[in-house]
Amino acid sequence: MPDHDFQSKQLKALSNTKRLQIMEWIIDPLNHFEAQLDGHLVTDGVCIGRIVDKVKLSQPTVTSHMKVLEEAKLVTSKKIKNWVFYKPDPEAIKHLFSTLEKRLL
Amino acid sequence: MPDHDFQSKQLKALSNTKRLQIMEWIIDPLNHFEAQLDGHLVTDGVCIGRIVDKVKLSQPTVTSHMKVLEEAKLVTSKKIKNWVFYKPDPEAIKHLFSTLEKRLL
DNA sequence: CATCTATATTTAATATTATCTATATAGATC
DNA sequence: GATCTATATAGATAATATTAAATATAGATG
Repeated sequence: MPDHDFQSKQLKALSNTKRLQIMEWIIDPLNHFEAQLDGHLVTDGVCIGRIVDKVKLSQPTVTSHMKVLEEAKLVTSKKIKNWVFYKPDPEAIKHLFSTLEKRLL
Repeated sequence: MPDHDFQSKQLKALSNTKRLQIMEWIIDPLNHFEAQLDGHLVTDGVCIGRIVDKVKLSQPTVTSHMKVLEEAKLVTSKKIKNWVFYKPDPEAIKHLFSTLEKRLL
């Protein structure tokens, strides 16, 4: 995919209020989620079940939102036992912003 | 409209490849358009007709895209004689980026 | 191995977006 | 004032996005 199209895809991923909200939460997870028994909030990421509880959307809807964010490479996921944890990719986010600033400022 | 919703709206406006492309062009109009007889490219903005020619979409489609950008306050428009000129709002763009960086970095 | 729990997939309904064609309108110009 | 030009609006359609209910799957646990 051409770079410009991928940037649009990343912007589209961030342009939904629910997804932007989720990104904000998982970027600063200690201030938005209780500590987890399995999986460390910062090093492993936030369990999707906790996101479902917090964002108040059905589990399939959240799964689909997280897939959009993952396909935009803004988050990565890992599975531990039965759980799936999502963690932001700060480098990808920085790269997106710096590229956009070059294009638009 | 809550701030967060407005930021989503602005991101949505930028998340379409055609609109992002148009933004890039009108931000640096001297390098993307011929000088205009009426309306100065930089001080007045770019005539929507020139955008239609360049982006290769129908005139109503471009009108609708420009309206999306204008409602997101990323551009302003002015009418001179029969023509409508669109100019980016650099402060709004900077403000969007700096706010997003605060939320996501 | 039956069951429980967490997540994914399928299906379907609804809403929104992107696009064009056709038509209207508003200002110029002849 | 008839006509030409630039832009806007209306209407139609196809594609995409958002969401939930129902179901499936994979891995844990008793």
